[in-house]
Amino acid sequence: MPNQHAHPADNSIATAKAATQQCHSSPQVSCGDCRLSALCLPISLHIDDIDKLDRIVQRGKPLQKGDHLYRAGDDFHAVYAIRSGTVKAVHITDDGLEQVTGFYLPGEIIGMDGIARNRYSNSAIALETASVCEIPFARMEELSLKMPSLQRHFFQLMSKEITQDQQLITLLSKNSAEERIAALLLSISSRNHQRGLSSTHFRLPMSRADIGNYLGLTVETVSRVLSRFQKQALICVDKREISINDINKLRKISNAMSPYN
Amino acid sequence: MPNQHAHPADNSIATAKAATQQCHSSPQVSCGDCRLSALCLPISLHIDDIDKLDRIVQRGKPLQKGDHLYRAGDDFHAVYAIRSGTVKAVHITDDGLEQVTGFYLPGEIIGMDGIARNRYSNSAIALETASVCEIPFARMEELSLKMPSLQRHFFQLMSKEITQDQQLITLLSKNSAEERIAALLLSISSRNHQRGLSSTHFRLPMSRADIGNYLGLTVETVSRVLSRFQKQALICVDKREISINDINKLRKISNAMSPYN
DNA sequence: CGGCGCCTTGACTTGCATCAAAAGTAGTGG
DNA sequence: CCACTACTTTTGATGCAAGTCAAGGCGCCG
Repeated sequence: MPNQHAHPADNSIATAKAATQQCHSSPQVSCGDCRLSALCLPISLHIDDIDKLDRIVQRGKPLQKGDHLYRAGDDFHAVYAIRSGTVKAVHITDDGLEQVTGFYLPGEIIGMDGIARNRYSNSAIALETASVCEIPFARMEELSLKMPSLQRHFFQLMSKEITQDQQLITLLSKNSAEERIAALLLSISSRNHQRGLSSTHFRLPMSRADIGNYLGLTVETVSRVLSRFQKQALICVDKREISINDINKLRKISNAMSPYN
Repeated sequence: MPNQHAHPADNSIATAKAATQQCHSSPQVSCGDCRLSALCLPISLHIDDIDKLDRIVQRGKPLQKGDHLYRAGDDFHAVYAIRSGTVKAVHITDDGLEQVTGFYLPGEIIGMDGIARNRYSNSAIALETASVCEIPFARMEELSLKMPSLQRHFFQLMSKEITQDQQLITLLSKNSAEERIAALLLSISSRNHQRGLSSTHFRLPMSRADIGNYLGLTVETVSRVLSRFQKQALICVDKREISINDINKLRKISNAMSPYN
């Protein structure tokens, strides 16, 4: 059993120092104009409705690497759409270990675990400079009562989170180290692709330790498997830069996780 | 890596043969009078609202052991409240293996994975004679637009499913066989307790194979661990009957999964 | 009675964790 | 710009928990 203790960079929530140099979209852009709206908004939303939604969203909260977006146990009041950068969700176990339960890329929504108990059950930590849009949940709920497509969208987002978690469960309980890592690489690849980025060349936003933690493996195993993949010429690894050379073979190895996400 | 192939008892959806002999609550009882309403309904629901909800719920669908409630890939149209008996949710992987992603006891809701893609991503299979209430989702959605507390309740149910899945993820990726099995026993114990049943003596509704599948272990390991627990006088095992003798030591072993559920 | 699931137990194997050490990278400050 | 510290990643050697293979027991039903 891995034994990776938590050493959170204990900075508190980001000050208003700008993260804009890395942020492609201006922090002022409205939901209607956001490049990512196709991912985080219901497609069917009428233009007037987008305006209404726009008015409740707090745009452009900047985070530095290691900053907490929220902490497990904090009162729940909002979910967050990632605008740029990457955020990880970690569950803290009773005995103080961290379990990474997900990585959230631009266009994805984090924080829905908090709804059940009105308090976040995970902590969310930026893996790199990031900015997020805060969506106050109470106001979102109200708005949902008037906008059926928004309500439906939220139900769908949450359901998607459930199916993703269940895929991870399957991965953890049935698959070998190689299969897990292949699946993660493919997942990142296809999520990049969805946002119009390269699906074959990208930079991993997370450390080997985070990958291992997420996949239930040790750092050493992650490193060894990546080396092995490289030796087989499936991928090229240069620190955190990854090039996928033989995506089909990688798919065959992973043997899991559906083509989308 | 375990390699448990699927041999589903391939009966189709239950015919109207009564399951009532095992079903404590009469199939005709309304939501307002149901013993389980505290578990599956929002507490704050006004009596008139319960009536409205009551009108859309299809009560008492009976299932025999091995029957499918729905199958992965079926069009999604409803979620189901378990009324009596036990149902498992299984995810079928690309290579045809089953992964059990949850066990659903009376008062719990199954089927929310289907919302995301408008099609069930899991199959639901009765582990014993069971009856369920069907909640047509489209009508539930409509009703939610008029009843804020119902909308909220559904958000909470889904969020709860998310946090539970994340606990399972943690269990699978960080815990030993003994820890996993202790956690499952405690989970069942406390869910029984919530419904007013004994928390120390109960019958496991699922086979060793299902337990192993759910927890990412082989049948042999499940059996060995249960024997070991019995030798240490933590529990008594007689086939599927379980008595918990030392719940505190069991908690110390499990080292995970919060006291509730 | 005989056959079929389900469960248990034992002997052996193996994939990944653990332990250890060193090389590579990044950040800080003199 | 280099020296110093601290972290991340890689690689190797070794051990163990859980998987695999195999055999036998128990309960159930036709």
